[in-house]
Amino acid sequence: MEGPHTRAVTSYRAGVEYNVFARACPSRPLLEHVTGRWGGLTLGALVDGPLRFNELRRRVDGISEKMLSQTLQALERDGLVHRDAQPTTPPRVDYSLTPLGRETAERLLALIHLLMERMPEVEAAQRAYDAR
Amino acid sequence: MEGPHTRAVTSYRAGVEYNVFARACPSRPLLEHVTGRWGGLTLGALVDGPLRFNELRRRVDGISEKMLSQTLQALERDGLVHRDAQPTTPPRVDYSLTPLGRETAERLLALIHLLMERMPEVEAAQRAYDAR
DNA sequence: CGGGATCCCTGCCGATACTG
DNA sequence: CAGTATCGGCAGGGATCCCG
Repeated sequence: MEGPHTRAVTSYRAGVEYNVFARACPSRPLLEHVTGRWGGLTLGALVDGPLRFNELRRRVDGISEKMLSQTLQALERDGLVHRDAQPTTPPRVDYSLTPLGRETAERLLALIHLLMERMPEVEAAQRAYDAR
Repeated sequence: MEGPHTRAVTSYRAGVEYNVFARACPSRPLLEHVTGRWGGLTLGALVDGPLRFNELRRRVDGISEKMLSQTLQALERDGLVHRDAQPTTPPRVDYSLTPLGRETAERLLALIHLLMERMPEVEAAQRAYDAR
């Protein structure tokens, strides 16, 4: 665990060093919420502004009601998503990003954008690998 | 599917629009390799320089031989990791990042670094959520 | 519309054993 | 050392039903 970059993924708090590479690091669950199968896409879908439950569901193609619900709950608990429920009939619930959620989504989109741009390069690498 | 940010996660190639939010987008598997449970940590571990199989295994705490092997194969096929095998006895294999792998790892570390820094904020949000 | 509860199954992943 | 092969569990997640 040395070098300038690995130091960049550790941080001190109350005298305890947190290290993402360690199995027991408390940031692991958060990282999994953000980078998990649906977390990133859900955050990304909210970057353009608040959305309601079923709007979100249509944007994130392929997600089930249950998984969207679970994903949103986890992200809300982590303080990345704000949930605004109005007790009307029919109920109306708006989901939006918190400031931290927005910063997270932006870095995530920077990653996604890079991968999208380089897909031709990736597909070429895959063909070369498979040809062997 | 509108707005400046969603446009940022689509790209054109050969007249076809790729959209990460779509279930069938060919970049989904790539995204899952990179942001999956072990992909990101493996890429992150290689940022400081080449590592051998068991060095990598010790760095990425908790990964099994099987998962490290599978993860490296997927990342190699995607063109993010370079594998250099020397046919000596005992065998020596070095893993390193390709240029694209390095760019990817840097954006990933930017995300991880943000989350690490803000862990106190996240933990406070979790306590507030659980208190309800 | 916005979810919660339940059922069920797939496939992810860990453990173990073996090879060159 | 650097892996591959095989087995099995159990939990992630999809489908469905239901309610306010």
